[in-house]
Amino acid sequence: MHHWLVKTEPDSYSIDDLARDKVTSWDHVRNYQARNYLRQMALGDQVMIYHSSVVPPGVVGLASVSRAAYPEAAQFDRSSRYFDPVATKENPRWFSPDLKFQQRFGGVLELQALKGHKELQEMVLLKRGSRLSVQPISVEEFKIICRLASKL
DNA sequence: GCCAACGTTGGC
DNA sequence: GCCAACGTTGGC
Repeated sequence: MHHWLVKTEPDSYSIDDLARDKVTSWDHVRNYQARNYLRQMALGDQVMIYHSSVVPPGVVGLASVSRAAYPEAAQFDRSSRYFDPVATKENPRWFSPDLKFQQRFGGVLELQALKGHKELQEMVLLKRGSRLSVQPISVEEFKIICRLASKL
């Protein structure tokens, strides 16, 4: 089993939206490296949900992969801002897995708190200039973050 | 709103 | 294949 962290802007889609929907297709990702990670997600993988572009930014809860990545719908939809003229049904370019809500933390485990943690310094999230919206995290990092979150 | 960092595009 | 220009991300 692998562990991941995905970013979302809560104004667009928040952990509360996920809690309401129970399951959602993690779509609209338009970055090749992030897409490649989405395609690596396997059933049952654990996913941390991170709220970005908000004050304070931070990890807000957990989800799990309930369906491995499949061709994303918006790339074929002419009316969508995520329409991709190059993508075809035979040769789709973008993929999304289904994520299932697991839990919302008691608060926001703030980016600032993660930065202060020695064992988390290797996280992609904390790397200088990192903008990747889908990232692998180690099982150790996952456990530490869960432990910190349990104190919120 | 600013801006550093990064990714993509497209002319050559 | 280079690289300048442009667009986006995301913390602050």
